[in-house]
Amino acid sequence: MTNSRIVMHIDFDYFFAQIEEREDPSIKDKPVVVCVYSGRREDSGVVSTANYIAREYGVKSGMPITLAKRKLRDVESVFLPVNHSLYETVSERIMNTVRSFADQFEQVGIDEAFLDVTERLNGNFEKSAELANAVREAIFLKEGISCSIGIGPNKIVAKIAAGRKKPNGLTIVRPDEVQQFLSSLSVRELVGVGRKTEKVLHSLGIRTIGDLTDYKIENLIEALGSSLGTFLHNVALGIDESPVKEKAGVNSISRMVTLKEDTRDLEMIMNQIDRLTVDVYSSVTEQHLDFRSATVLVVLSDLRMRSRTRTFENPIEKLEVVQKTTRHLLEQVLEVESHSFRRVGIKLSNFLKKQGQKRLTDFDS
DNA sequence: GTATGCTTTCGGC
DNA sequence: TTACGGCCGAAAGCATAC
Repeated sequence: MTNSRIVMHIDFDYFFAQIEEREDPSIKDKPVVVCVYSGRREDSGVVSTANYIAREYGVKSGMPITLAKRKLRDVESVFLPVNHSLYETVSERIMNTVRSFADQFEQVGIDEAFLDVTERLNGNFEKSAELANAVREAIFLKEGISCSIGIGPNKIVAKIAAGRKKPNGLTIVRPDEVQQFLSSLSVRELVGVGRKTEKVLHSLGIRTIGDLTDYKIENLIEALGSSLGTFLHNVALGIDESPVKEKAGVNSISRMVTLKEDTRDLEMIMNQIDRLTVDVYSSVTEQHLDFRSATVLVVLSDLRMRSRTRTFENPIEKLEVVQKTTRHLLEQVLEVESHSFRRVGIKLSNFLKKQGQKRLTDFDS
């Protein structure tokens, strides 16, 4: 018995493609590639997910559909368009099953979740494998979907563990194994370490999480600031106190489309922007959210991305105000950018916090 | 100088 | 040889407040 938490991370295997296999089992022994078709021309678009047979041929998420077809040209394979509403429905049902196994539950995206199971295991790590297998069995019996599970004393370790053995894997990292487990991993594996932070760490001779343990916390803070420096120092020691907690709600809602062809024609683009604005505005309104910010997103002909945001002091209420704002933001992007536009999108964000939440501006100087 | 929040870009799925 | 979505939160960079 220890006083350590027991945290589980669940990751549904090749989720979209696995659901398609379940819908039509006759495709299971072939490569299955789930695609987002942009509609621009036949086969333009990218791969969303592929099953493991397709992955053996080098097919990966984010790859152009045409390239995936080339890799699979010699083998009978199945290309399907994404059916997002189906995946949402299945995800919701699985999440409800998973939630019933947790003291605390936190969904991450459509196919991942954290469970704090400390209490129901009385803090006994040795019983965690049994519980993990019970969860996997419940999901498989109810929904026919396999998943991979990682277990550790905190979220960071559980998440990394879940990625070690896939598909249908289980990886348990006991408290006394944490530092050994983390030490050889790249610092890049950690949430909080992006490209720039990785570069700073490399300049200090730090490449792995193990390398971090040789560094004094003061030096990490000096190089990276107190927040990130303290975080990394703790992680290297296997410490992560972030709780498993249901998220309050989304931070933003956005819609994006690929234009029929690259263009800088204001009216042509405005047409799409207006449609997207109505669409995203109704979605936000249906969810009874108040928002203060509107953003225009643009992908240029060379696939670089640009955006412009306007934030109001008070919630935006009228659709006409959003439309006027997004039109203006679009004109701004057109002005500063000479390339033509390939895709455009709208994002609404800065949702108002519900009453009773701690105020962010409580100074005591 | 450091903390905080906003804007823009990056990157995972 | 090229090829190329849609959504989200995280990361990075900057401005401002203390």
